[in-house]
Amino acid sequence: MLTEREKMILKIIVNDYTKSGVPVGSKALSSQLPIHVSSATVRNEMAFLEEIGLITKNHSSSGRVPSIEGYRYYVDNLLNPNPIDNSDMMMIQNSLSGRFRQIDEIVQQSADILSNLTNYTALTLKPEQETTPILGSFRLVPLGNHKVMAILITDNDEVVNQVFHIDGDLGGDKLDAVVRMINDKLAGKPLDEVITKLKTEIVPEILKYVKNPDSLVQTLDDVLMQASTNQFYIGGELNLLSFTDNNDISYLKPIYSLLNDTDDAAKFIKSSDNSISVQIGPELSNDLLKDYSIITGSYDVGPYGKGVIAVLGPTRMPYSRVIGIVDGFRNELSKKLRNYYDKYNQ
Amino acid sequence: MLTEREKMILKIIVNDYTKSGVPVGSKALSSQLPIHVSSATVRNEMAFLEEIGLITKNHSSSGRVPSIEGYRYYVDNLLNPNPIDNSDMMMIQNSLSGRFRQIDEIVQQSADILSNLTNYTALTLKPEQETTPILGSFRLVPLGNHKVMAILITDNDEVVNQVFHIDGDLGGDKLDAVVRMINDKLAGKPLDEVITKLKTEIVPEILKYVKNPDSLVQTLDDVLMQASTNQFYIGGELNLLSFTDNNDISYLKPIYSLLNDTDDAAKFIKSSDNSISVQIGPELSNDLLKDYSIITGSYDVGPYGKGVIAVLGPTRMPYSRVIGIVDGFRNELSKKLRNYYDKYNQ
DNA sequence: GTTAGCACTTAACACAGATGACTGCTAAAT
DNA sequence: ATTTAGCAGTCATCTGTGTTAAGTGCTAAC
Repeated sequence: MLTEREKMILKIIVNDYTKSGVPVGSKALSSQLPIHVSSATVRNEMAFLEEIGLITKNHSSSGRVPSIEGYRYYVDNLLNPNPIDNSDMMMIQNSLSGRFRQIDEIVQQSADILSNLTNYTALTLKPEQETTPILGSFRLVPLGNHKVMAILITDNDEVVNQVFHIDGDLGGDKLDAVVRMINDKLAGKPLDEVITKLKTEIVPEILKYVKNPDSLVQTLDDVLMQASTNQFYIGGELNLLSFTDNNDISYLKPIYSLLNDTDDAAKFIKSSDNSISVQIGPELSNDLLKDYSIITGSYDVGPYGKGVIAVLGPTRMPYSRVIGIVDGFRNELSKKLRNYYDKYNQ
Repeated sequence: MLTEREKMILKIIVNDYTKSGVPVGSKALSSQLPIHVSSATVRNEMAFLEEIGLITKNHSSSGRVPSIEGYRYYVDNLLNPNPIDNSDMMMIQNSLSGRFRQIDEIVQQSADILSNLTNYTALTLKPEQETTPILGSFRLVPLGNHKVMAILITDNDEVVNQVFHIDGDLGGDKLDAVVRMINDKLAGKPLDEVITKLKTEIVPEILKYVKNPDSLVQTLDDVLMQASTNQFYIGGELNLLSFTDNNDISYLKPIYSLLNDTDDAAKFIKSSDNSISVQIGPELSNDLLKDYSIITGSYDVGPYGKGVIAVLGPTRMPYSRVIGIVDGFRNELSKKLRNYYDKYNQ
């Protein structure tokens, strides 16, 4: 347990360092303390904080820098989140007030706004129910010229479609029969179950109607996969440049591909509980991200599930400011999406 | 008109400089010349080449560097394109041999391959006919729960779709009536004409069937716009980093947004004639690109139109190598796409 | 027309102090 | 038992200087 004065000192070190990026020394620190103590006293305290591992220094005569443990302590105990700026809030509301054609557009746009506000990289994940989505229905729409569009609708109102080509002539009535068969067998079932049943139960049935079902089956599989993997979006990828010390492309490329891999990236931002969570450097269990922190916040769209927004920045980021922004944003986004769903889905 | 020796010297300067990035001096140059002359002679020739503006130097005692005019002369008169590497060709054929769901995927993948081969940034444009595409037909598919999908099919087999929401209850028969009306009036007409007629002729008609047609009309407009703007793809955006001297983010950001603006970027790569064209630095009529060159090559898919592939690199890029790659690639891509169309559209 | 030779220019590099912002420690003051 | 002043020591950063190497232009001889 730290004394009040030690806490104050740690807090100032983190605040200063995240703002300026310059290691903070005893003299500058003592002048910022609300109580009057000499720099020598501060030095003694700093020696103690270093001993218990909350701060370190780069070389023997440099100022102090928070360690990972120091950031953690700060985030858990010392930080009071700045409420979001009024102008930032205006900007959010403004950007979210346009006409959107689908949920995806809102979530994607959110990533862009969030990265603009923070000047970091932002990740956003669509709302999802806790349980796997359920197949609403399938459609097959003949488009002429051997083309058919497969459409899949889930119970949480996601629509996925894909066009495929079919050999030979396939009348609309035959397609209808296939659709009826599939819906009879699969509608109302969770998607993961549908995926497995597709191969075991459906393929043999399809063979009764269609001679060469490869492209049809492959398409069904594609849309199912698409509907059941969680879509997420990135905004401000370029900002990585500005806060990565090592401006070397060979260092950045793997990070970019990490971010662009749906499964990998979702892992980092999914584990968020109900509100805001902060993961710092090595806590992220990926060596590439050891100098980065991720702040995630979940947003709640009631019966339509929960989504996640996240900011990826350097470990030395102004946590209270960013947390304030993420918190303000997730509330606003919840509101916006509830509205959106309510408007169209009752 | 340059003498043969002057041409040789200019050629070596360009070759050397594009390879090494280091200004080339008289001594190194003389040792590379096939005829034996001393460095002093080379210096005299270089002074002349500088006088007529084909080369410059960075400071009074540095080696020579090609000027924009020098590159232009080289590209027009001196360059003999390297035929594409066998291994590169293998890599292209390999990457294009997978299963693709649509043309767009192939064109997108092409941008990635091309950027990998060159280590520069690649842009690709879908094949397009010379004339504006013609509206094949419209569909409106009710998906239940107030959702309707609008589908547009053009004569060059492009399919565009979008889901929208509709207030109140709209029976399938009413939708069918709207669709029939639209197709009667507009099918077979070029898209630009369709776009203007939509507002003048169609909206009043729609009002007969639908009370609140806003979202429907807006959606029709959206899909029409989407079908008539040329889609293009970018590969290897990150590579910009590695060949931009000024590694400053404030310098790169506008270039990225330039590239991501469909209209702007398409302008640079569309003007290509039948084969390969090279645009160097200031010739690109955009100050942001004054240190870059673009090599475009068009590919031909017979009756389905022509597309463009392009490589964006630094003005000092190894033109003969890149031109060889672009040329090899466009041939391969033509073949692949002809196959693709033939297979599905007869 | 070509070449050798020479004086001159410049970027790049390395090295040596000087500077300044720190720290840790000690001994005196509170 | 804290707190403080004072001081020696450390280290990154900056500045100035000399050196090197590559390259040029010019001139006079070939």
